[in-house]
Amino acid sequence: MRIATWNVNSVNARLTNVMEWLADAKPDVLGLQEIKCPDDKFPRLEFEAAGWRVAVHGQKSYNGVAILARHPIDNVVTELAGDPADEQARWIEADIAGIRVVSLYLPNGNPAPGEKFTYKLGWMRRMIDRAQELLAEGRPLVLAGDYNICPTAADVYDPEGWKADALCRPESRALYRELCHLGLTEAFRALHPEPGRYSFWDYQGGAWPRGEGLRIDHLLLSPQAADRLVACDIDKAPRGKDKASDHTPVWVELA
Amino acid sequence: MRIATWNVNSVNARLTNVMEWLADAKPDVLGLQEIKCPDDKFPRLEFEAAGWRVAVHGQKSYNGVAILARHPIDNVVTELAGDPADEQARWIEADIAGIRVVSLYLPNGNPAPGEKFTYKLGWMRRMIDRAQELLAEGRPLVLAGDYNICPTAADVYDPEGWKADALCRPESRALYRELCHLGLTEAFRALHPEPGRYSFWDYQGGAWPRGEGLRIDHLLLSPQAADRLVACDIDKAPRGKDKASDHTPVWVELA
DNA sequence: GCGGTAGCCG
DNA sequence: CGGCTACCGC
Repeated sequence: MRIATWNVNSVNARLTNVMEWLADAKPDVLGLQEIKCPDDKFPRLEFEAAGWRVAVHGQKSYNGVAILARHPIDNVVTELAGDPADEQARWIEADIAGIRVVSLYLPNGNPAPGEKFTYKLGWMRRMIDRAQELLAEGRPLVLAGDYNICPTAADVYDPEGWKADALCRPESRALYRELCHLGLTEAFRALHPEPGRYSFWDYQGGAWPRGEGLRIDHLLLSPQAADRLVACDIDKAPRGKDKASDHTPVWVELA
Repeated sequence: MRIATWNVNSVNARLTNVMEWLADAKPDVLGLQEIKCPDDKFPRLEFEAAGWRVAVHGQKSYNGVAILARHPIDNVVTELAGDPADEQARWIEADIAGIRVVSLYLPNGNPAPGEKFTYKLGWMRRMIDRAQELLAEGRPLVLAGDYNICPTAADVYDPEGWKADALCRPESRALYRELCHLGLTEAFRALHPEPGRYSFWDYQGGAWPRGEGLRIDHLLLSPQAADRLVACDIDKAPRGKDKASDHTPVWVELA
């Protein structure tokens, strides 16, 4: 069972790249983030024609998450509880082949401090609450997405330069650790101790050719999922293609 | 000596298509219209690297004309006399291999009647004056460009539907005939009596797949050029390519 | 830099 | 519909 996550930075602009990657990498599930379209503009028919089940929580222009799966998708939840005023489409959960899968797009939070950083921290607090509920169910759970957090200095090409950024600030990292300490295992780091492995390279300033990346896309596993973890990796190939997203897919293999 | 004209609808958006057509069709001269960029944004180096001499009269966002040539380009004139207040870049003339070549972008004139239609008719009056001067020189002259005029009903897919349009109105056609009657030969019609041959198909409403076109791109020849006319045609191929301009090239072969 | 948006234009 | 101008977000 292979579950992947990819911030595609517009699913419509990236449709060819996503289709190619699905055909090559053959995941069972792909969580998408930043689809940047409302539900009715999501290329559902194209994915369904290629054999994918689709669950979408879209929004015009910004944000938007979705799940593609080879297996049926059940019990879809498209809101992160805790703030009825929150209009941003950043969360979708569903049951797929006995696993609770979440595709999430955690707020960026810049500039920090500020209103957006406050929103980020509040959103993380709500996520912690929801993760606790889901963990209490005792089932396999995979929280996959763009966390907009570099967990440690090993996940940033220039830790000094980035230490004031909302992706690296101690408040962000502390809440991320609090989340993990609920009993979640971050799959990539559990299997790969080496620093300098990234999942995002900014479009600006030639970050990709310079190798200046960040590791902000993660898969967090409940104990019942972590017990089945056999592999996890970052597939850098899509970032080097034409018309690439600024993020590249990360995937886990569960036995 | 092959001289062509092409409204490219942004030379930068069309660079690949233009380069391909130059390599395939091998004209000696190409007049471009609607380059939609100021001189310093014109892809001069790319054309020069491919062996082309370049003369440009650009403008930000709208209009803009240019001439590419295999031979040296001399005595460039970039204004159409008669209205010092006219800021629109629609005219460029130059000597190339003994021929006076003009690349022109005649105003569209819609909606008619109105300010824009008045500007169109005034511009045509100025063009007639300049053509008379150039004809008086007694040299080969080629006035190539987007005339935004369908000379007759044979040049419109739906003459009834278009009769009130600035491209077909009697005032536009009368001034066009006045221009021709100075002693200019419209090359395509001189060699091709058949109706239904077009050089433009609107992006909107699927005009290209429906075959709903207009013939508005013309090459007018002085007697000294017309005497050398051996062929003229419309090359529809570029209109069918990916990222096509809404116009397609028209060319003449002079002995 | 590269996505999205809107309005202007032909 | 597909260029352009702009701005917004990351």
